[in-house]
Amino acid sequence: MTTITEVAQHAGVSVKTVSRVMNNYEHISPKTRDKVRRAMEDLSYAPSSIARQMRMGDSQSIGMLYGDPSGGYQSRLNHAVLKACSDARRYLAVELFEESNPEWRRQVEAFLDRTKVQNLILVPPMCDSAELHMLLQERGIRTVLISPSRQISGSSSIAMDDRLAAFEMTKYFIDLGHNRIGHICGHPGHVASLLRRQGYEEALKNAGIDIDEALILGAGSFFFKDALACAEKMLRMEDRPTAIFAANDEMAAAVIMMANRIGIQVPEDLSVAGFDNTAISQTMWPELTTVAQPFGEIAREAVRLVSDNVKRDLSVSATRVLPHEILYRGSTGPAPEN
Amino acid sequence: MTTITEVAQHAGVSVKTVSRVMNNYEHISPKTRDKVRRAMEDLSYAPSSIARQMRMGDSQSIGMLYGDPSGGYQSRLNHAVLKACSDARRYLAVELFEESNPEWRRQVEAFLDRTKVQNLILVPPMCDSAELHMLLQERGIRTVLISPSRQISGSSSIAMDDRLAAFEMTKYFIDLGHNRIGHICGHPGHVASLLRRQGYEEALKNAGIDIDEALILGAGSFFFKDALACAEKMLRMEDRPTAIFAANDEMAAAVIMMANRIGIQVPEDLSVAGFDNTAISQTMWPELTTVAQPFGEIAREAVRLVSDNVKRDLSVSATRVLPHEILYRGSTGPAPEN
DNA sequence: TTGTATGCGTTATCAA
DNA sequence: TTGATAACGCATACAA
Repeated sequence: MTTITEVAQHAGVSVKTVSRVMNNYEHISPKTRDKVRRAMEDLSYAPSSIARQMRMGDSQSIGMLYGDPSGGYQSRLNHAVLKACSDARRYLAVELFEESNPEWRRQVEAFLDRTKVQNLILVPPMCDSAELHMLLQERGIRTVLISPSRQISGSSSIAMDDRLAAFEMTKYFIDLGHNRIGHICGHPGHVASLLRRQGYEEALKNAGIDIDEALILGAGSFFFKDALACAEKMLRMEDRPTAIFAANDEMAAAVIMMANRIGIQVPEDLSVAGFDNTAISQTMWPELTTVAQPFGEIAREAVRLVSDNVKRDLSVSATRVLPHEILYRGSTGPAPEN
Repeated sequence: MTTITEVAQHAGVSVKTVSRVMNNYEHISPKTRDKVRRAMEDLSYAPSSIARQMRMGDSQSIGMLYGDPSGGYQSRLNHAVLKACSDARRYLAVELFEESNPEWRRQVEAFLDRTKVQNLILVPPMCDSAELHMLLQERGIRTVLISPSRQISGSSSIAMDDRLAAFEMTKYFIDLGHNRIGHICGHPGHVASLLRRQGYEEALKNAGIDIDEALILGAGSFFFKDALACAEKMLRMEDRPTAIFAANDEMAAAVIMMANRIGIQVPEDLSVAGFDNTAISQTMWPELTTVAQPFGEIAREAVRLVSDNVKRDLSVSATRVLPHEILYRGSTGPAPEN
């Protein structure tokens, strides 16, 4: 293993100078800088993060509080962040967080003490807990939020354009000839539910289709189980929709499952689309047309922002919106002739 | 933060003595030991793992190589290990591993260099790669294997009893009055497929039911997609089975999906059971009867074995078998009258 | 603009 | 059985 001392000797300078180059110090002559850079390359030098942490006192690890991993969204996001950290050569310390647990404060504090992380990535629904933010602010922990329901002053956040994606998906249905299009809303507490519904409604309005409140049902959550009842209700309607756009993949799966049970063919009699592109969208048949969350990009950006956080002015909070993609698969097709 | 020096002063001994007590040194008088222990308690001293790593050169982190996380099994296992490490206050460094990637050697070596981990947890299918084990052995990396297809000398392993679980599940079908019971096998390269099939066949023999080779189909993988064809073939048989036991949940999901499409009622006309208790088993309707892998216990045991590894004699390799549970849910019922 | 010397908290060497 | 002191690799106060 190469050390800073060896680099210094190889470059014919002092260790301090090497340190300066590594940390992008201001006052340094270009000549010395190049010399040092070359020496680092020659010796394929990599600074020891351990020693650095030792000296600096704080951990360089990134922390993440994550929720119930049984949901496909959490699961994909966790893996994406794990991979992004790995690629960025950063450690990730994770802790399961349940706000329903009355001990959560103590748990989070223990996590912080143990890991000494200064930077946290927060995903839904944790990123919307006011109490959690208070606690973190008290302790001076910086946070990066993924798809929060509202901005938190001092925290950067990353999101996709839920409204636009829902608009596009609905428009796709309309272009296929559908005009009775149902929507199953997700958890009312999360802004994504609202935005997706807005996108859906705007697309209808835009096409001159009247909004039929009977075709908009709220499951009260993002869960498969809760969506089953909505699906049954909608599919047993006298004049049932020819297409249903669910606010996430698990709920779309519930629609397909119910349609199959009732004997409605997908996509011949009914088109179904979801949102998120989680695992379940490909473990059904036909496969689900859905909106692909840019999980990889979101995670990479989060890690990048965490790294920037150190230098960033905390009074400013940036928000990045990342592009999504619509995946056209087998669960959608032209509206039935009638 | 309390340091070792403060503890030494408080106890009236040298730092080295405190260090000795912490690391359970042999030659130390019980009196001094107690004195130091008390001092550590009084000051609620916790040794700095950073400084320790700095001194020792190696990382205390546990490493894990994981495969394609889109499968429910990998996903659950990853989370379980993450949680177990967190509970045991150990860091986990993870890396995505794909043996199909021709660069995998370099990738693993880079991971090892970067993280300096000495202990690795290996899950299927990585735990069965002879080449990977060679590489790790060369570098002196100790491993703990989860559900490997074969033992590796010097590595501990943890597994559940696949054969027994499959036996029990099949017996459950028989007790429900089924006598035409189909089986969909998983990836032939993994021993779990074989064991599950053996358990299935033994239960049949045990009940005096002849084994009908036509009712045993191999999907060639553990994937939903590949199981669809098997399911269709089996369900379109003239004398189709009244129950199907699939070697994992995703394949069971394919059976249910296909049954619904064909118009076969589950569980009235057809009982279906899976294996693993992954997320998909509860995002279908009816919910899937399945074998619950003891993910949590497996992960905890793995972390425990990794911690023991340091002291363990590497010429001995232990294997732990952990108890499973069968979850009876809505997808199974009595055999149809007829 | 650059270099020297010191310390972060721990373990190891060697001597007592 | 114990203790003084040197390392581990890096960053910084201070000096030049």
